[in-house]
Amino acid sequence: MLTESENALAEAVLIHGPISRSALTSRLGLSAASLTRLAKPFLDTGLLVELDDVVDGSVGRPTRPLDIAPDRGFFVGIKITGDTLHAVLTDVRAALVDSFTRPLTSADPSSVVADLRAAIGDFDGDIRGIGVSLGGSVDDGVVEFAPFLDWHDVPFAAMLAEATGLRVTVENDLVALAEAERWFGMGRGLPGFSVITIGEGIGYAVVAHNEVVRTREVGAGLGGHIPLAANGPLCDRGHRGCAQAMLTSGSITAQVSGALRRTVGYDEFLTLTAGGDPAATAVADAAGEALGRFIALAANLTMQPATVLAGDGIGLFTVAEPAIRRAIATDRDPLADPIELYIDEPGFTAWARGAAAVAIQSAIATLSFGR
Amino acid sequence: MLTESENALAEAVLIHGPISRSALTSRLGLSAASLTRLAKPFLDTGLLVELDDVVDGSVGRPTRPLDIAPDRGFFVGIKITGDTLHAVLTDVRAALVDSFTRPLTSADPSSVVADLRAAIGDFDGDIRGIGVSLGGSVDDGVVEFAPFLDWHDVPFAAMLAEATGLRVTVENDLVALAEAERWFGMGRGLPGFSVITIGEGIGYAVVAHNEVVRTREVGAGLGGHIPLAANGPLCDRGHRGCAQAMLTSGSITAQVSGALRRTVGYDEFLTLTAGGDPAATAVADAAGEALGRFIALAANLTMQPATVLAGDGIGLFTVAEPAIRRAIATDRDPLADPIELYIDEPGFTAWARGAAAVAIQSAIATLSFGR
DNA sequence: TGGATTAGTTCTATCACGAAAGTAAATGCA
DNA sequence: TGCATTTACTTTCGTGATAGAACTAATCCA
Repeated sequence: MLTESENALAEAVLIHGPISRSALTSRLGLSAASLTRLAKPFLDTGLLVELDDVVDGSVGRPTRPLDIAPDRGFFVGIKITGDTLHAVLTDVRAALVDSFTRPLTSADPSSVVADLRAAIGDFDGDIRGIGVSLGGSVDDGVVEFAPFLDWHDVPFAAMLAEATGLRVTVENDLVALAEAERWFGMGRGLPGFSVITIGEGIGYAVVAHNEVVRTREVGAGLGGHIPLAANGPLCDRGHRGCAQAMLTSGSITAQVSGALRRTVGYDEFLTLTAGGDPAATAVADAAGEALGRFIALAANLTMQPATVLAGDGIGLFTVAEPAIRRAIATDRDPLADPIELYIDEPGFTAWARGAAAVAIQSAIATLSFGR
Repeated sequence: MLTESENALAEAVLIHGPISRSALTSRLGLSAASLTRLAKPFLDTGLLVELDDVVDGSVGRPTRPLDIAPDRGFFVGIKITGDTLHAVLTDVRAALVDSFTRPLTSADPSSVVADLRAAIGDFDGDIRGIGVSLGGSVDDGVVEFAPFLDWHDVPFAAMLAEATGLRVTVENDLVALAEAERWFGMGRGLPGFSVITIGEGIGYAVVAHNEVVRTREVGAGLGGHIPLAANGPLCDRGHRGCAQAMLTSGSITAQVSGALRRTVGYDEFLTLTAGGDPAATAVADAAGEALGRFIALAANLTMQPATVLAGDGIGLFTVAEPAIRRAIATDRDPLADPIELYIDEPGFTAWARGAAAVAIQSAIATLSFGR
């Protein structure tokens, strides 16, 4: 295990590297002498490397930045839904190397272990750790409850670790996504922000004081039923105009399909809206307004002006940005800091990268120098 | 200055005392040996005292609890509004000893300093520090902007410290209130909660990871215009059914006065509602529904199930509790943890105690043992 | 070419911490 | 009653993290 300062150093270099020792003194609140001392064992074991001197034209000795060694193996991140696994292979900074999606044989835990083991075996490279994320509540590697898989108290991390012989970290999908944004994504360097995902479902997470808020609520999938539009459609629980009803891809395609009297998928909805189809545009504008209101509410109530949007459905942002911005402007106090909006990539990779990110965090925290 | 551990010990005893060394080991994550060492200088200087042994009937040596010495002086907390000062004298745990309210001569900073100096002089006792809270943004004792006083970049802490010769802490009123709830109030021991105040205005603050969220937003008075009712009245900025329009005492009394065609004050509104007056009850129910929605939104979006209500207007809670609870039930996911609602006392003392609390925090953090 | 400036290292004193062993004061059982 | 047991706290001491001070290194600049 690392000391607190060693851990802070490894984390800072991983997130902000390449970075010089002198820049790290102010970031970590340590003396230059301590940085020399702390960096040494990392350089000896090869986890960190010194890059060439950087001469920036200013007076004084050039800096010799530290960085994470590029060849320290790979990490696997796997997001499990009810019937599918999305897997990515990443480097130590959670950058994508390889990825694929395949169906689960069944939702039975040991069957899922077998599917995941096979998936991991299909990646090439020196794998240092596995992260798994799923919708549900997770405590210390045990899946307490996962509604889409119908799991209760499944010690999944231990099961997969035994099957693969690798370090396994299991985490709630939204916590993992928020951790990935905080360390490697749009939220890097921000002390706090909120994360909103739209797609088949609605996801929500909060970071404050440089930490992801982990209450039992995260696993319960809150945020999905926040009321956003007074006249919107009903969701399956009878809420009018809630986030589920306004923003899930299923609800949006149902509205467009109903208006056009034929089945329209989400991609076609985006194409129709971009092409100016009136029915699709009306739905997109209503959804955009709801999303803008959601963003503004989250920023106002978390007091964090930064918001990260992610999920399969964020193609909506491209076709409804004016409506989104308009709703934000309406619901956001003009005296408040303007909302900083970060848009992640669509698709499943963001989710699986989240899983890889928690595996990387876990690997960093448990590093040792052979002591 | 104290070391981090010394500070944590003083804080833990202040908040949770009387508390034994052995109970502190788990709370602070330190060894018993360290607690002996850390407590010694506090006992020597008299800030902490040892109470008599507590024999609880269980096996083993009885505990010898530590507590804050009861005679370590008093603190003054003053909340300034646009034209009034509310002052309290408290003990070191922010418990009320004395209080009064008086008008400000003018909003001019030096005039306010003179008024506050006179007010402080009217308290009896050994005053160890002064806390001042006001609506606006404050940075390190400098009031950057206070709309009700029309102050810009006023170094108020330094001015009052010079005039009184005492340690002065100046803080935003909602941050101060949240700090008071966190250390001495309803939020004691909770890692996170939200604070909603209703009265002449609407206030909002958030605590997460055991810290008050301090962004520039707090000073700007957000939360006031959150949309809460689709069909409510308009606020002065044209938002229909926002928190201002639904919950401020001015808006509530205006609605009741309009319905009854005579001027009705807030206290009479409460009396009328308690007596079953239909017009007043309708307004109270609408306000209660809005407040319940506000509470549920805050809990959902901050992911903190605990909520503290405070402010002059919380008499509304007594007369509209069913409507509030109904709205919470509607907007809160049944799978989420139930919302824990804490109601503070009405009146200005909660605000002024907040100011005293930040003065106490500042005094604890800067204690020394004569080193 | 040498002074100024900034980056980083080495040496060393300090001090916070916990492990281990010891003391204190209760309960509980014979 | 007395002794074992349990829990609370203290004392002693070694370990290790830290920063200050003095140093070296590498650049810019006059």
